[in-house]
Parts: sequence; C-alpha cells; structure tokens
Amino acid sequence: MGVSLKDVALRAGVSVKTVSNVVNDYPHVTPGTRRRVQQAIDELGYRPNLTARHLRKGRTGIITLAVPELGNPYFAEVAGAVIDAAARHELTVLLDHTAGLREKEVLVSQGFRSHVIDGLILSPIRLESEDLLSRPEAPPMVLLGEREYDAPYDHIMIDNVGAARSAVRHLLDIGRRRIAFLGARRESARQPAHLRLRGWREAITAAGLAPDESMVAATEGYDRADGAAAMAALLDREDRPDAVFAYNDLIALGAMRTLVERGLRVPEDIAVVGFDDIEESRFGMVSLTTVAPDKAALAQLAVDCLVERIAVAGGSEPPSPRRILPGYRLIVRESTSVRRS
Amino acid sequence: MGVSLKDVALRAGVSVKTVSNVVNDYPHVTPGTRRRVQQAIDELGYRPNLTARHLRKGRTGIITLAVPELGNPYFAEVAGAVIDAAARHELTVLLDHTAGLREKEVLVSQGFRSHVIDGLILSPIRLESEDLLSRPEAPPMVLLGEREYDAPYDHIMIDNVGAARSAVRHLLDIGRRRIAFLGARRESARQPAHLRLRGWREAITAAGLAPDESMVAATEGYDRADGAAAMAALLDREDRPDAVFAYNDLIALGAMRTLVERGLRVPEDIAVVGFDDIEESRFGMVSLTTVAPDKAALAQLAVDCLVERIAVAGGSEPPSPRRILPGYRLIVRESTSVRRS
DNA sequence: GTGAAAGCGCTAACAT
DNA sequence: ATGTTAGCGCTTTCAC
Repeated sequence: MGVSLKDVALRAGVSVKTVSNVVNDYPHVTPGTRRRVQQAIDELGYRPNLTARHLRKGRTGIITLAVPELGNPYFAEVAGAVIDAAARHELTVLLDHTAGLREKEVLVSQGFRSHVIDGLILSPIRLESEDLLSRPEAPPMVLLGEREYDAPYDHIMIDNVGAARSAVRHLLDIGRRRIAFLGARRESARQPAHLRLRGWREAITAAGLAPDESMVAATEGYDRADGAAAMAALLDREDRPDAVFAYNDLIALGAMRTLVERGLRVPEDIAVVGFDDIEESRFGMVSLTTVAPDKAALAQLAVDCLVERIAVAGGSEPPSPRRILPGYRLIVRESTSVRRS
Repeated sequence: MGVSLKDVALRAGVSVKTVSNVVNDYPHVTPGTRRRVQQAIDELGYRPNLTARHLRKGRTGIITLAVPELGNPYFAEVAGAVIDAAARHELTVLLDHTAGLREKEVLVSQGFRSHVIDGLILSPIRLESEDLLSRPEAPPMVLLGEREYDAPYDHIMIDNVGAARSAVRHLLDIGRRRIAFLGARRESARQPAHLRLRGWREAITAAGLAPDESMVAATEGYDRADGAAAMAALLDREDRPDAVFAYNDLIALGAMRTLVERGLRVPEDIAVVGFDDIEESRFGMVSLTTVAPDKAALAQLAVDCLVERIAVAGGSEPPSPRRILPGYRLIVRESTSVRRS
C-alpha cells in the first residue's frame, strides 16, 4: 500500500526514529539529516498513517458532534462552527444526528463508536439526567444546549432565562399584553423549553401582569409544521394573543405562515419573536425578530472545553465541571416593528 | 486503558485468536467455547478497538462527505440522508465543508486526511476537471451534484437540464414570457449553473421564443442575500421580468424577499421557481414552487457506489465510471399559482 | 477447532 | 544527534 516510515528511512539511509523525528518536528536533528530525510519523503510521497499513530498514542484526533437534527438550520449552523473551531485544534469532526430520540442520545452518550473518537460534544433534547449517571468506557463529553442536567459535565449554554425574558420584555415594550408561548412540551417539567418558559413567566410577572398558562401552547416537535399547527390551535380561541414568543425560529416561522394564511398581519395583529437567529429569519417575507446566540463562541467554547478534558483525561485532577454562558443578542426585525410602507 | 482481546482470552482461558473468532462470528467455534468467551467479554465489558482493527485491515469504516456549506439547508438535508445511508453499511460519516473554495475542494479531493477514511463523497462547486487528473494516494471517490467533470469518477446527479426545462416550461404554461434566470456566474462556461441554464434556454426555444440573455443574472454566491441583490438589479431595468427561475431555493427566497420589499406581488406580478426543495420553501409567506431532487435516493446511491468502489479498491477490475441519475419532481406551490383569497 | 507468532505503521524508552 | 527495540490491539497465516 502506502509508503511507510521504513521506506523513507531506507531511502534516506537513516533509521526510522530519525524520520519520525523529522516528521514530528523534533528539535534535535542536524539540518543536513533533516534535509536528506525531507527529500526522501518528498520523492516517495510519504504521508504518515494516522491510524497507526493513533493506535500508538491512544488518540484519534476525531471528536463527535451529536445534534438532534441537521435539517434544523440552527444545528447545521452550529455544526459548521464546531467544525471550524475543531480545525483550529487540528481535530476532525464526526457528525451524528440523534433524530431527537432519547434512545439514540443515550447510545451516543454511552460511547457509541467511542474507540474512534477522543471526545464528544452532545446537544441533547430528550436525554434525562439519570441517563448520564454511569458512563463506563465513554470518552470525555461536553454538553451543549438549553437542557439542564444534574451531572458532572461541562455545559455550554446561553442564559436562556435571561434571553427569553428580554424577548418577552421587548414584546411588552411595544405594547403587547396577551403574549403566547409556542413550543412547550406537556410531559416534563425539565423539558427543553423549561428555561425559556421561565423567562416568559418572569418577564410577564415583572411587568405586573399575571402569566396566562392557557397561552402556553405545546408542540410535538420543534419544526415549522409544529409551529404552524400550534398557532392554528391558538387562533381558534376567542381571546387570541396579540404576540407570540416561540421556542425557536422554526416554530416562529411556521406560526407566521399560519397567520398569513388566516389573513392576519404580522406584526400589526400579532407580533412574533423567535429564538436562534437562523439565516432564514432574516429573509422571510416578514423578517423575524429573534434571540441570536453567539454561535461561533458557543462552538469554540465547546471545543475548547472538550480539548481540555481530553488533555487531562486519565491524568491529573480534572477541573470541576463548568457551566459556561456565551453571549446573545436580541435582534429586532420586522415581525415586531412597524411594517414597511 | 480499555479491555483488550488478551484480557478476555486470559479470563476465558483461551487464546487471543479464539476470542477474535468469537468477536468476528467466525463459524468454526464450538458452542461451549463461544459461550465461555462471550461471558468473559460481557464480564469485562470488552469492546473491540477499532483503531487497531483498522490498522490491521487497512480500513477505517469512516467515509468523508464534503459539501460546500452546511448553512445551506439543501446540503444539510443531503448530509443527514448520507449519514443515514452510510449507517446502513455500518459506515460512519466524517463531515467537512469546503466553503465553496476551490482550494479546499482540491485539498479534500487530493486525500486530505485520507489515512483516516476509506472513501470520499465530494460535492464540488468550484473544482475544475484538471484538479481531478492526478490523485495519488487519494481514496476512492464519488462525485455528487450538478457540475460535470471529464474525470473517471462515479457521479450522482439528477438530470439538471431536464429538471430546469420542466421548471421553465411550467412558467411558460402559466403564461409567462419574460423569464429571468437567477444565479449564473460570469467567468466559466462550465459553471455550476451551466446545465440549469441550458434547460432554461431549451425550454424557451422549444416554446418558439428567443432566450433573452440579458435576463440571465449573475450572483456572487448562492445565498439568500445573493438572490435578493440580483433580483433588485433585475428590477431596475425598464422591461422587468414576469417570472424568475432561480438556480436554487435560497436565491429564489432572497429574490422573493426583494419583490415584497418593492411592493410586487408573487406570483401575480412575478412568478418564482426555485430548485432543491429545502424545507423552508414550504413554509415561507408565499410557498415556493421548486424542483425537488430525490435526496434520499441521491444519498443512498452515492454511498452504495462508494462502498462498491471501496470493495474493489486494489482488487479486481474496477467497474467503469458511472453517471447515475436519481429522480426529481416539480412541486408546484403558491409562488406560481393563483394566490389564496 | 484452537493456538502461536508475525506484523500492520507508528512512537516512546532506552541505548549509543 | 541518531539508532534499536518493544509494543499499541488486532487479524492472519500456519501449525497443531
């Protein structure tokens, strides 16, 4: 097959070790030898076999990023950012999607394919804390996203409560009083929307109003279709909302679609705020006001944390689990502004 | 570190080879031995070290998929489909994005990280045929997407000319005569839009009209912003178009955004057709008529071809390069239909 | 049917 | 500064 260290050594008339030294930029090599070896490398077109190197070093240089769904632009955008951040550490990213199934999330967190990877960045939505209690044989892991866990792992998430609060406050500021929340789940208090829902409650309470829990609409998933359906259900009520805060942009966009179909105007009749700042939000027929997490920072922090965990794995005292909060901004667009002429 | 074959062998009181036989479902093992070994495996929690296995076999079980941009939902959706298709062959996908840079596309095609992967699925947009002439040391590769190459590789692409033709014919059918094309590039005849542009010309000619080349608008990239800008430029002309066929959905969506801003109605004033059928197209304020490639088939075919190439690599006569055309459909939505009440 | 030993390509000790 | 050797964990002849 390929050219090996030995072939190069033979050609250059030196030992394998010397070639290895050259390849790895080991300092103590005479310039002459280095040149000779380098020439042999070039002539033979030698390229190190990473598999062998990894077997030896116990590292693969590959990390896994597992997100619920690549079809959701938010996760696709985050994935792109993670790939770039990983490249800065000379790491390659193995991308997996869990389809938002707890079963697959457990599988991944428990070290599925763990022998191929040095570490794991997991963005869970259905996983529960108990699934994380025991992870024998599983590689270092960093959590990403808005679900909270009672488990000793680094967790990168923006301040969801604060972000949601500022989104809802914005709606209150423009005079809305009947503000619905779209995208809750029924079953669990620890649901993904948990924190954003809390922000919704806090903002409303802080304004001296009483949160109307009947204005909290549940959805099956977190897609445009879910938002469209939930919005439709909400509109069938007598006292319809005058504003909507959605769990994410996709739900918000689906909701807007329903509003247009029903002949309602955004934002005049109903103002809409989303969460994620996916690119699509800027280019809809009515651009969407949204909470924009700093995705580049998010990705970079996750990778940095993971790299650190990998470095100390098995070594000295690992740092205690951190919760890191990257920044975010509320981006006001047409869906909450006076409409263009 | 982990538990190795040797540990299991010791525990079960057999040789390494026997354990290996059990792990690999080698037929000639007595049920008794098998049971004993299996028990040792379970007790010790043994999991094979893939790196070592791969070093030995010269295979890694990992393939790379390189797309221009994950932020483009089309590629994100295709990536998801490829991951699923690969899983059916027990392959893992390493995802890379080239940012649409020829330099990065060349790098990837030339076997960047080739020692970690068994094969490569590349979806190029800037790459030229000459970049593909020599690929020493590079792994089996399958091409994906609408650029044509004079190079001996399997290529999975839908019939772009035919698809474009049917899209434009649809616009003609609903009575449009001044049909613009959005998303060409200036420099190269072999540009990505090449085939779709040809379809545009053919359909117009077939209708007995003369293609108006001044109606072909170039864009820098293939994003919403590019579509918005190109549309704006087109509208500044005196004889504005009454329909637009865009290179992809993102450009079409950007164009629609501009139309709305200018107070033009879709489809009454200007009808719009896109290409890709990304999910967003179904949920815009005006849903988008578009060409829908069969993404699942596309992904499955690409993976299947690659698997076959990997299987015969270095072995017997490889099959001659194939060009495979998965199906597509024209999906008619509001952007070319009578508007809802 | 099972075992012993060689070796995939590399790096880390230990020599020199 | 460079060479020698062992071994990472596995599969694969080739014996028995």
